[in-house]
Amino acid sequence: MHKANGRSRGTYHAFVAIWSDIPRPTVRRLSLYLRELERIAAQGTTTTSSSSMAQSLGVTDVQVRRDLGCLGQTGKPGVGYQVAPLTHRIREALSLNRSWNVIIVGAGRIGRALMAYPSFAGLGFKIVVAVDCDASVVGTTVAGTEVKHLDNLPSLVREHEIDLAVLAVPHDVAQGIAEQIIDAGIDGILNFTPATLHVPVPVERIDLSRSLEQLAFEVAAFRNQQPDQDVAATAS
Amino acid sequence: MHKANGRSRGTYHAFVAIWSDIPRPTVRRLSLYLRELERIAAQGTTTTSSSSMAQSLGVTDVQVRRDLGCLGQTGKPGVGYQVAPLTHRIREALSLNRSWNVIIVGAGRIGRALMAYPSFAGLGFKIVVAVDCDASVVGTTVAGTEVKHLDNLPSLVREHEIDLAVLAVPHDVAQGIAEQIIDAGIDGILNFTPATLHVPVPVERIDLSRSLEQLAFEVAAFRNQQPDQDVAATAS
DNA sequence: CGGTGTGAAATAATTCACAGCT
DNA sequence: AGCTGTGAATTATTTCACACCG
Repeated sequence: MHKANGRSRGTYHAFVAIWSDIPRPTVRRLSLYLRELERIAAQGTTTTSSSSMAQSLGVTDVQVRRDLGCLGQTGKPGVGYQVAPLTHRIREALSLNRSWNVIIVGAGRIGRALMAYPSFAGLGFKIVVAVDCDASVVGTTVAGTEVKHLDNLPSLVREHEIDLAVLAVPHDVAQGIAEQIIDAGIDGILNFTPATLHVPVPVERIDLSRSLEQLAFEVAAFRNQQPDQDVAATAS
Repeated sequence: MHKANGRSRGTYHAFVAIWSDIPRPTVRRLSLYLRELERIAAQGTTTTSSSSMAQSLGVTDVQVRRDLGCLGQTGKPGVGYQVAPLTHRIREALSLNRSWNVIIVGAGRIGRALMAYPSFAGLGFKIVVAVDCDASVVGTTVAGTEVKHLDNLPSLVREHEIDLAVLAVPHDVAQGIAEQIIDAGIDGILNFTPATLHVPVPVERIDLSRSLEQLAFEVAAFRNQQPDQDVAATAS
């Protein structure tokens, strides 16, 4: 297999050395910080502190400072963090300071729900088009996005400069379709199927059954821990 | 706080003391093992090995053995693992050897997609009912599951002995509705909203935007790492 | 051999403790 | 006072290396 996609990655202004230095758990939390910052910015707040954010997000203040420390100095002792520049800095670190074009592969119930999902647009993700191979959905339009036939994948990807694919197909065809996606030139997959994909690009997984199983485990453990007492867990 | 738990490890038959002893990352992988075991069982395979599973799931064989070791000895040197008893053992450890009743809270696009999601039933999760407060969906039926009004939450939970809730409501009402859910007696929440819930029960989060952001980060890092060479990552 | 299970070492992530800025 | 940033210690997780079993 070769990389079919010769997209030139020219001309970056700066920030490049950052990438290899952010621990995975930190990256996961950066998204949370971003959301919290946007929430308080919407309320007109212009400054915040590590402890305030920590409180809202259920982590420790040291952790917030450590994580933000990975992005370079941004806070002022005695004052805290400026919301606007910090927001910008996090978006930059997560590569959200650009637009990512997304294709939905598989327009079943989940695929169609995602096509209409409101929150993506504001975050730099643009759902450009969807594909399916079921004749009964090809040609329909969901929330302004058209469903094309799977066969058009390569030309659609080229034409719309699509970066990411959301894979929402039956799990027994997931690997095969994932390979088609890669060949078409896509650089990352958000995998909604329970299949483990063997592909040479980053894959992020959303596995509903697995999350439920995880939850079941935690609930069982929780029940065992606190056999009968009232819930009064708010005090730290 | 003191270590409140003086459980003497004397008398239990087996499982019971397990709970506190399984590392979080291991629990997450147990679901994967389970799925792989069920996959190969469906093909008639009755025995497997740590390296075979590792290969399929993209982890290391040592890790598989370590993880399975948490469940007590189950493998035989030179042979491997018996699929059936191992499957049973994992289901037991994850508390999947019982049925979990689930309510869908919020019958918007995502909620309705989940009501029809096929894979839950086989795993011990039963979607019993859904609720919403939008008059236009209350009273409808999706995939055999009825949508009731949110106000009926407490009686529904009691009546159907519901354990878990899937929260798929607009994020600005998420915290409030989560509290209603808890008051109604639910013991765990699968949170599809971007909100961080402050509740005294286990919460598992599925955050679409966050997963996309994570993916974007990885793709950007990946592109930077391998500017132009061919992908040949399959060789170990 | 081809496997498992597991101490011991290595690596990763979190928390503590405190120096220093405003 | 109130808050950030960070070495050092602690804790969690993964990997190595090898004993041992069929």
